[in-house]
Amino acid sequence: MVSEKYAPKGIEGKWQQLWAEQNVFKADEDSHKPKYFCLCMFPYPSGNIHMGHIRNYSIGDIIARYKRMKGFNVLQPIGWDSFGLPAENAAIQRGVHPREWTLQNIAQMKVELKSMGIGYDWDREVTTCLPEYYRWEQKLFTQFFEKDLAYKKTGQVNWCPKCETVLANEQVQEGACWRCDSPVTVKNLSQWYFKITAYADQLLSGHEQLEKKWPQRVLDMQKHWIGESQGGRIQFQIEGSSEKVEIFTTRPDTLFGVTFVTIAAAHPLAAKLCQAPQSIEQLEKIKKAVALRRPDEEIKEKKGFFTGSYAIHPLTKEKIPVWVGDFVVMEYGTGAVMAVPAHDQRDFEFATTYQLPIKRVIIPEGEHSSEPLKEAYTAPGVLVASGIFSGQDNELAKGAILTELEKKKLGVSTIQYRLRDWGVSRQRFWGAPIPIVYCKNCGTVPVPEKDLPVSLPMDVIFSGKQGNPLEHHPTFSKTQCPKCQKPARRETDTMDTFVESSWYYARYTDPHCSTGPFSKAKADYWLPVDYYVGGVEHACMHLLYSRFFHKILRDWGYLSGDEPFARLLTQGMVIKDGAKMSKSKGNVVTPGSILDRFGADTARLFSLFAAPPEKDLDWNEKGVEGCHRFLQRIWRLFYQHQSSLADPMVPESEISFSEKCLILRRKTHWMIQKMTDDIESEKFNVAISAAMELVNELYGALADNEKFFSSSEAKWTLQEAMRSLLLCLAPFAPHMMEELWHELGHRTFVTTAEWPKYRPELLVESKFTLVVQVNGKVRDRVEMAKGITKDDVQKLVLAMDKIKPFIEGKTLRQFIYVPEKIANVVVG
RNA sequence: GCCUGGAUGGCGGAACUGGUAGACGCGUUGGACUCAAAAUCCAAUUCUCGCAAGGGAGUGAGAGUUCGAUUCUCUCUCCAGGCACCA
Repeated sequence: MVSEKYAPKGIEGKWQQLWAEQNVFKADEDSHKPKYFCLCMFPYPSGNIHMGHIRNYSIGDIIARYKRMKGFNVLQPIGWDSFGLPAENAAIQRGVHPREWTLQNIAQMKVELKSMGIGYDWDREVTTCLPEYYRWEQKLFTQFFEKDLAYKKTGQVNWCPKCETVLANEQVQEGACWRCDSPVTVKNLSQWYFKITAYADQLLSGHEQLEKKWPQRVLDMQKHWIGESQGGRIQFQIEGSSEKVEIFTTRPDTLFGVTFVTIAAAHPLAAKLCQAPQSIEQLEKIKKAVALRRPDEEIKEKKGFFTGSYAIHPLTKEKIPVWVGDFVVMEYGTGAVMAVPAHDQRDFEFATTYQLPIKRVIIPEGEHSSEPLKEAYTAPGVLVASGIFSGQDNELAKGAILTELEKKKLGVSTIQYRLRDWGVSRQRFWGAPIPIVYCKNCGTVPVPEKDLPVSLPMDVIFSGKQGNPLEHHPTFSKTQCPKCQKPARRETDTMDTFVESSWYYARYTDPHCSTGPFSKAKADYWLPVDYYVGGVEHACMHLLYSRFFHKILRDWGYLSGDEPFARLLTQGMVIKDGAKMSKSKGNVVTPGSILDRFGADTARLFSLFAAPPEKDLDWNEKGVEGCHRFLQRIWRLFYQHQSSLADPMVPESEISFSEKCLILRRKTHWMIQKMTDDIESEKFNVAISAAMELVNELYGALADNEKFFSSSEAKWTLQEAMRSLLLCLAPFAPHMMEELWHELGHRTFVTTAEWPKYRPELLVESKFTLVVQVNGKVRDRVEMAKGITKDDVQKLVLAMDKIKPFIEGKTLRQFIYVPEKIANVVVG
């Protein structure tokens, strides 16, 4: 017997326990069913589950549960992205070791997460801060090193001179240190990089198979982030020196219009050319200004100075002055550009400011203009004053000029990417140690696999000052060279936390593997991830790094396939009162309070109903109540008709259904169709509304006649409706549906039941409503029999009482009929 | 600044390939039940003019294409996410 009141508390715990006892969510590889790997981006264990998590994991669980009911062998794992800054901050502030703080948070969040009833295979839990995980990451790092895909170069970091420590961008607030408020400076440090640019072309071409399966906006963002430009690298000899300057240009066709060369202040050549005290001063000024702004920020007034040196034009051999300019950045191309003021707006502005010559080499076809330019001419045209290339179309000249330069070994045709190599060094404690040893004799030596993991020590002092605590640890950095056994220094930098999240999805396929990151057989069975859910803020970094890792792991034989995530859903944020939930705004709603008051089913239902998944969701208490009410309405319907629902069903063929029951049955099958389609197309909010409509319809039948469901045909109709409703809502509110399913007499889980099928023949209607318009404005609606011809419709429409006044005395110009939808009378 | 999205009633949102704008939920109003309240059930609810019948306007703003535009094109405004050391 069902209790009168819907009391989620008792129900939810009970079913969660039963699911766990019977291993409902345990995934294994020896199933005859097709596999389905459903994954949500794993959480950072900050301490508490927040509404964003609830939403993320509810979305993932809908898919996982739906696919299970559709007959798939589903894997849905969970883990912890548990290295990172907050743990280290907690260590500084509270004197607790980051490991302890993190593991405590995990334990707490696990309890909260479990109370949501998400169908995780908890046996596959992965925690990235534990040595059994990061030892394999360290192994991969040594492979990056050996295959020349990890290298060291100088990189810039934010530096607080007072704390003597490196600051993350987040820790720099308006140019000052977040802890001591001192002005932040830029410091050059030797850092480790992964050569992601070597895979730039594959990361771009891989988009082909993600088309239509990933949101277009994510593909667009990645495409621009990678930023492919076709062009050439051209060498300019420095006059009276053996030095050369190599420039990158997308406009080799304008080579004859070069009137100066501009190099970045950070370019190695700049320091060499600027020896005079005055030049050095100017150079330092520009360096500082460039370091403090974003690379692509527009500069109102471009600044620069002449270095005093000249370059030799590769084809004309003219003398070209070399300038330093603040609009040239070292991060892109070669850090040097050939300036063509006549055909590039930035160069034009610079030339105007410093009164440098402007030489026009492209004119529109058929023109002979010699008027001075008011702005750069960037449209297509024909080359002039360009030696043997004069008269050529400028697009064709691009290739021709590069070919000429290639012949003379002064240039080469290339593709330049905006994407930069991935800096993975962090001067922090709470990360996976980079497994490298520096030996005076042997140089840079990777730690051999037998010595891995390089573990983080427990006896560490966190002062928040003087940089990475690992550097000051008494023994960590003191080691022996793995090659010559002589005393050597261990690398104290740790890895960017994005490295852990770049391969965790693959670890889930074999989470306890102790002979490698994972076994190939298991990875090949489960990968790719069929459905990946997470925030859109990861579009360019995490999602690009993971794709890079996947291709690396493929090339090294760890797994097969080109892409890690076959389908992607980027969900929006949870906001409250129009703003992101945050402690400082005081608008945080904790999941705990919602679970206490309404239960997990309501929380899950609301987070899917209130907004489409990809949009931001405004948390609204009243809306939560509405969803709770909806569940109560189902419960009450069930409670009030328990005896009817318990009656054994006679075969459908023995019943003749009244018109009213047929309408209800149509609604039931309409709901199944609608929910199936809407879940497939990720419109969960609309799917839920279909279930609400069916419930409304059932209540409507009772409003006309309290005893409506007492006839045998109506009982049959109600049973069909309720059974369908429980099945369709099982992924959304699994605990309650499980309870009612059990009450219907089932002794197996609704969670593992088969997803219902709708019957198309029950959806067919004989009539339709025709919308009648005059000149595109709706004037009337009328019921018509299906299959009516256009001529018959026209006759009927023109004779309609509400239509006549609008067409009287006017000429019929057109009669448009969209079958079974609309008729538009066009008069004039 | 650059890249990428978004904007629909009082609110969250719906609308198939260009074809009834506002499904569903919240809120509000009215009714039923009740001694009363809560809960529940039913009904109405884009704005505006009108006693009504009915008319007019309407999907961020402005233009355009079309018999017909929330949907397609152009221009603009505002908001959000990302910008490489938050994850």
